[in-house]
Amino acid sequence: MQSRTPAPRATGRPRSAAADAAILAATRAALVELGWSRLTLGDVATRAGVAKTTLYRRWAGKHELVVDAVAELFDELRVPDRGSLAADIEGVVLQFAAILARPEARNGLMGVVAEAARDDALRERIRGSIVERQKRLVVEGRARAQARGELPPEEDPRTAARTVDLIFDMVAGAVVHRCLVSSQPADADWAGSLTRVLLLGITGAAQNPAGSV
Amino acid sequence: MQSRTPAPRATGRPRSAAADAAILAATRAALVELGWSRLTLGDVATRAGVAKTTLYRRWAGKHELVVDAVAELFDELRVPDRGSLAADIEGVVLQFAAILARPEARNGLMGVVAEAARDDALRERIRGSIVERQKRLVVEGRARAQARGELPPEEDPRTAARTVDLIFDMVAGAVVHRCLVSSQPADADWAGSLTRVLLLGITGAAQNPAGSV
Amino acid sequence: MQSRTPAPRATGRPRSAAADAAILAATRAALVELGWSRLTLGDVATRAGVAKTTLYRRWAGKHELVVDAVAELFDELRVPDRGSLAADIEGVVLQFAAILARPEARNGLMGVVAEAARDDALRERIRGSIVERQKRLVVEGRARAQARGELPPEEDPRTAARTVDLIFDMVAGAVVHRCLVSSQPADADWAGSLTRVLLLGITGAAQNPAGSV
Amino acid sequence: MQSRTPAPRATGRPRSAAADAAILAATRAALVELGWSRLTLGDVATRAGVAKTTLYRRWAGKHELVVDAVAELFDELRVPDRGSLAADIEGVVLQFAAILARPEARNGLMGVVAEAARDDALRERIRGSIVERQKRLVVEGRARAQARGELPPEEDPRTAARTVDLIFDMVAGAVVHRCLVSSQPADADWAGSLTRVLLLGITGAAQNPAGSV
DNA sequence: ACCTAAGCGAGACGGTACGTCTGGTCTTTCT
DNA sequence: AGAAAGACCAGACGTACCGTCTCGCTTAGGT
Repeated sequence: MQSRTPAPRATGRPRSAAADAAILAATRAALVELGWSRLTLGDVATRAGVAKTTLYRRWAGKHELVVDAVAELFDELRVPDRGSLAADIEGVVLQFAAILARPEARNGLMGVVAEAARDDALRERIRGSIVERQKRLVVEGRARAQARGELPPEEDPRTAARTVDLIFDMVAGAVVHRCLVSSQPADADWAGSLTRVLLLGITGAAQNPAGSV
Repeated sequence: MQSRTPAPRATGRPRSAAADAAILAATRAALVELGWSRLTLGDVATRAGVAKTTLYRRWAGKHELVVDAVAELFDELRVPDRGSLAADIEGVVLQFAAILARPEARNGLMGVVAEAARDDALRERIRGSIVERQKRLVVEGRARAQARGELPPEEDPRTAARTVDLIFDMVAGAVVHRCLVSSQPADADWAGSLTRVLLLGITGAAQNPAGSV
Repeated sequence: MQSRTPAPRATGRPRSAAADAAILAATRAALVELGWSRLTLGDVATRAGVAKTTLYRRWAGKHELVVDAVAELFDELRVPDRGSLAADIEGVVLQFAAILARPEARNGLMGVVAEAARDDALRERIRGSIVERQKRLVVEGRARAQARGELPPEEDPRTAARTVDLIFDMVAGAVVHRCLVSSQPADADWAGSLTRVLLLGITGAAQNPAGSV
Repeated sequence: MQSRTPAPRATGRPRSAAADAAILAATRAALVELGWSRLTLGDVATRAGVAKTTLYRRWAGKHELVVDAVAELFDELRVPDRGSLAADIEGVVLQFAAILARPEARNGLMGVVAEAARDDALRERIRGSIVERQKRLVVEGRARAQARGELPPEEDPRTAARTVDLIFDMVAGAVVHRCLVSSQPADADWAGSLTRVLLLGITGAAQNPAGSV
C-alpha cells in the first residue's frame, strides 16, 4: 500500500489512526454484502462509525478506497515451500483461487480494474499496490527452485524480470479468468493441469505437481 | 447473441429493427467516450435517437446491454492459418490484444465482469455470449494443428474439452491480465514469449512462433 | 404569483398540478415548524410526498419557493369597508398584523427579504408577487374614501401613484417593524394610534378610527 | 454592545483585545462580499486572521456575531439640528437610508431579523442593541423641537414613551420597507414626502421640511 | 525564575443539507 | 400497440459548513 499522507503535518489535530483500519474493514464488509456497484461511500462511513468527510479527506473516491481495501487481501499469499517447484506453484494457485472465492475480492477486484481502463492514476495505483507487490511470489518461488537446482541461475537480469512478468500474468490471468470470467471452479484438478502446462512450458521437463511420478 | 424477443407479437406497431443496431452502436460509442461507470442509459438513448422506454423494453438494464454490445466485438477474431500452431497462437494473441486496446472493449468488458461477480444471470450471459462462443478459436486451432500433424488426435472427448477450457483461460487470462491489470503493452515480443511457453507446455517440444529456427 | 411555466409543452407527461399545491402547503408547514434557516428542500419534498427533483424542476431554490408560499398568505387581506377611511385603515392594519403573527409569515417573509438584499431577481419577484400585488389595498381604500367624499379626487395620476407607494411603505413598514423588529404587540391601541397619525398626515383633519368623536 | 464576558477571570492568558475588533470588521467585510446566507464563520475567522475556536469562544454563533457587527453601524446616526423639526426628521431619514444603502447593513440586518422570528434571545439582543438604542434619535429630536416651541411639552410620560415607539416604528419601518422590500430609492423627494405626512400627522400643522414656504 | 491556567492557531472530527445526476417507471400524445 | 418525450420517485454523489475536539505552542499573573 502506498502512503496517503505525502507530508506529515506539525500542527492541528492529528488524524485518527484507528479510523483508517475501521474504514478499510468496513469497505470489505460492504463489498461482501453489496458488491461493487451498490457499495456506497456513505454506507461505508456509517459502518465504520465515521463521517463521510473523514473518508473523503483520506481517499479520492470509491476506486482508490477499494484498491487499498482489496490490496490487503493479497498480502496473505505465501509461497508454501512444499519441496518442489510444481508443488509450490500449485499451492500458490490454490491460495490465489481461495482468495478470489471470497466475495470481498471477487466483488472488488474487477470493479477497480474496470475503472482503471479509463483512469491512468488508478491503473498505476493497482499496479503498485497489487500487481508489483505480489510479483514477490514469483521471485521467491524461482529463487527457491534455483536453490533446489530445479531451475538454472539467471544470466541476464532484464530477461529474468521479463520472465517474472510473463509468469505472473499467466498465473494470475488464468486464475482470474477461470474464476471470474469463465465462472468455473478452480479446484485441485484444474490447478494441477495448469501447473503441469506451466512447468513444462518453463522448464521443458514434465513433472507432477505433488511430487509423485 | 441470444434472442430477446421470445415470442413474436402479431398486433400493434412492429419494433424498429434499425433501432437495435443503432442502440448497440450508440452503446459502444458511449463506452469509448465515457467508460463503463459514466455510461448512462439515458445518454445511450439520446445518442441512438431513441426513447429511454424503448431501451428498457428490450434490455433489462445496463449490464445486459453492454454484454451484447461488447460480445459482437469478439466475433471478428479469426484463427489466421499461418502454417504452424505457434504462428496461429501468436496471431490470435495479437488479435485479442488489439481488440482489448480498443476503448469500447477495455471499458465494457471488465465492467460487466465486475457486475457478474454478484449476478448469476449476467454471469451466464457472459459465459454464453463471450466465453463459450470464442472457445471456437481454440477448437479450430487445435483441429488445424492436428490436421498438420503437430498435435496428436484426442482420445477422450472429456479430457479434450477440459484442455480447451484450460488453454482458453490461459490465453485469454494472460492477455487480459497483461493489458488491463498489469497495464503493460502486449506487443509482438511478449506475444512470442507467451506462445513459446504455452506451446512447450502443451506439446513438450519447443518451436519458434514465426516458423523460424 | 407569476407564471413558472414559460412555454407550454405539447409532448411528454404533463406536470402534476396537485404537486404544486402540495409543495406550497408543505413549505408553509415547514416554515411553521422549522423556521426559515432550518427549512430544507429535502424536508419539504418529503412532507409534500414528492421527490426532490420535482421540486427543483419547478423552483430555482429555497428563496423562490418561499416567496410563492408566503405570497399566497397576503392574498386574503381585504379592505373591510367599515364606513370611514379611518376604520378601513385600522382594519387593514390589524389584518396585516394578524398575518404577521402567523409563524409561516413571520418566519418566511424576513428570510426572503434578507436574501433579496443581494439578489436582484429575487427582489423583483418579491416586488411583483407581494408588494405591487398588495398595493391594491391602498388603491381600493382610497377609491372608497373618495366615493364617500373623505378624500378629494386625484388630479395628477403620477402624484397619485407616488402617494400610494408612500402610504403602502408607511403602513406595511410600520406594521412589519413593530411586529418583527421591535417585537412589540400590534394591538388595537397601537393600530389606532398609527391610524390617527397617518390619517391626519394625509388629510390634515383629525378623525377617530372607529368613527366616534 | 452588551458585555460578552460576564465574569472576568483572574488567571490564564487574557483574551486578545485586538481580535474582537478584527473579527467584527471581518464580519462586516464578509457581509459586503457574501451577504448573510453565504457568510461563514470559518471564512470570518480566516479574514480576521483568527482561529475558529477563538470566534466560538466569544460568540454563540453567526446570529449574535452579526448583530454586534451591524449594531455598531447605526451608532453613527445623529440628529442634525437644522433649525426645524421637519428638517431634522428629513435629515435622520436620509441618514438612515444612507446606512441601509451600505451592503453590510442591508445584508446583515434582515438576516438577523429573520432568525429572530424564532429565537427569543436573539430578538431581545436586537431590541437592546439596535432598536432601543436608536430611539434616542426620536427622543432627542422631540426635545429639540420642544425647546424651539414646535411641540408642546409632554404631559403623561407613558403616553410620551408610546409615542416615541410609534414614531420610531413609522420612520424606521417606512425607510426599511422602502429600501429593502419595495426596492425603491429613498431619495430626497421621497424623504420630503414622508416627512410632510409624518409631521402633519404629529402636529396637525403643515410645514415644509427644508424650512421653505 | 518558575508554574499554571487560559488563550491561541491549526485542522481533523461527526453531522447535516446542499443541488445534481442517474436508474427505472409512468403517463401523456402522436404514429 | 409502439415510440418519443419528459415528468416522476428514489437515492447516491461529492462539497460545504456547522460546532466540537484535540493537538502543541504562547502568554500572562501568581508565586
